[in-house]
Amino acid sequence: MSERELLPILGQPVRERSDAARNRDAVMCAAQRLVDSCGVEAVTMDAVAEAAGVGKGTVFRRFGSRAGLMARLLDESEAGWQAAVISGPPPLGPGAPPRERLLAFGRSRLTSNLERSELLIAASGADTGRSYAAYSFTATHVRYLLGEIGVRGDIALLATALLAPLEVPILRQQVQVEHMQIERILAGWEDLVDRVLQAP
Amino acid sequence: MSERELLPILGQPVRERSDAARNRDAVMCAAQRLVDSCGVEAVTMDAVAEAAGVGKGTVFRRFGSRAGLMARLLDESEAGWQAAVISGPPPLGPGAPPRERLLAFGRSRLTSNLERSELLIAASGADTGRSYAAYSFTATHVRYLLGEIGVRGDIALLATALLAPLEVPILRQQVQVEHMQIERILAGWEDLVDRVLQAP
DNA sequence: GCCATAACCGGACCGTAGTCCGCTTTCATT
DNA sequence: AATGAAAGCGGACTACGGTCCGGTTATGGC
Repeated sequence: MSERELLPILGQPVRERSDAARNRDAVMCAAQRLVDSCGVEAVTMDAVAEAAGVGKGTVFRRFGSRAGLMARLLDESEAGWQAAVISGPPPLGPGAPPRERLLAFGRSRLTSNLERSELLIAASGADTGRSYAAYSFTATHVRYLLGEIGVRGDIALLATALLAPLEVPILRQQVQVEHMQIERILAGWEDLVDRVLQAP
Repeated sequence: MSERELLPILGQPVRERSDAARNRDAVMCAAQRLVDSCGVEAVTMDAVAEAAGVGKGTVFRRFGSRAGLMARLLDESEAGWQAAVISGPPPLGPGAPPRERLLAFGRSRLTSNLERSELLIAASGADTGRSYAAYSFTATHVRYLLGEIGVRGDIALLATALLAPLEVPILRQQVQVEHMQIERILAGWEDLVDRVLQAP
């Protein structure tokens, strides 16, 4: 929550003003508190502003939109997950064979997407590019693993084919409407990986 | 637009009142006209109500929400597409071998999803179950084709794996952000089908 | 320490989705 | 045709996301 926002202007980074930083932290903390206590859906921007002790305009200036604010909250937990992928223990982190890492990735992504599904939905449509950054990381990682495994074909599209069934709307459909068990969905995804990996 | 809504109550269908039917048609026609002339995003519920010559409350009573109204508009074109799948000429319709039908299905679904992406996005979240009906049809059809082909495995999950990359948010990401060509996406999907079909 | 300036703040304001309730219309029954 | 009541109607009302602009404050240069 204490990250400094740097705006590169003609190569000269400009430090965020101190009052702006203070307000940003206050807003993020207040938003997190409200989300924890009331649930994502029930949190209004007016409530966040009041809880943070700032004006509504300040919240919108810093985060652009409700989706943008939620995306920022998401980043907090996303960062930890990304760290686990980049430098955590195997099989999710480096050290295990790429196929094992891919399977661990799917398992982890599926459960974490389901856990944070409300926040992910609320954050979708954030045009600030933050939300896209999170997706971009997973796509890059899966492409890298597919490359390491030596899969033939259009790597970018195969990565999308593996990531698409892990998207929140699809998981919610399976779990809440079709009442599928998580274990079954996971087994299906691993089966999909097997089919994608075996070259013709 | 002249469909009669039947509410089965204890087995006794109740006919929709004539003024309700008239207003429903007026609202659907007005909404379609506004969408055609202004684009989906610019259409407000107030504008629809005024163009239809009814009160706002009437629109919300009949369609539940903006998403519900858009889902109904979608149903109009969806019906034609479903008819083509069920009884149209091969390879999309019956008569061709199931693998050919599946490939034709993907091609058709991909292009139609992209064409109607604005309406699909506006209709998503319609809890009226109408939107789910459209998804359910495609899932059932793909499961049927996979069964005909004789694929081994969890048919329901394999169908989801094939349908997920055709969802609008993913296609938009590929086309608008990553600037992929439609032809490339389509080729990737057909490659995915090949990998899924070949049993180990 | 003082000043100029650019960034920031805040709350009044707007547009739109969705709700509510008293009034009206339809229609089955007689 | 008269009637009772259920279904429908409509527009005023609320809640929330998002914008705007006059006033305020931090900051870097002197």
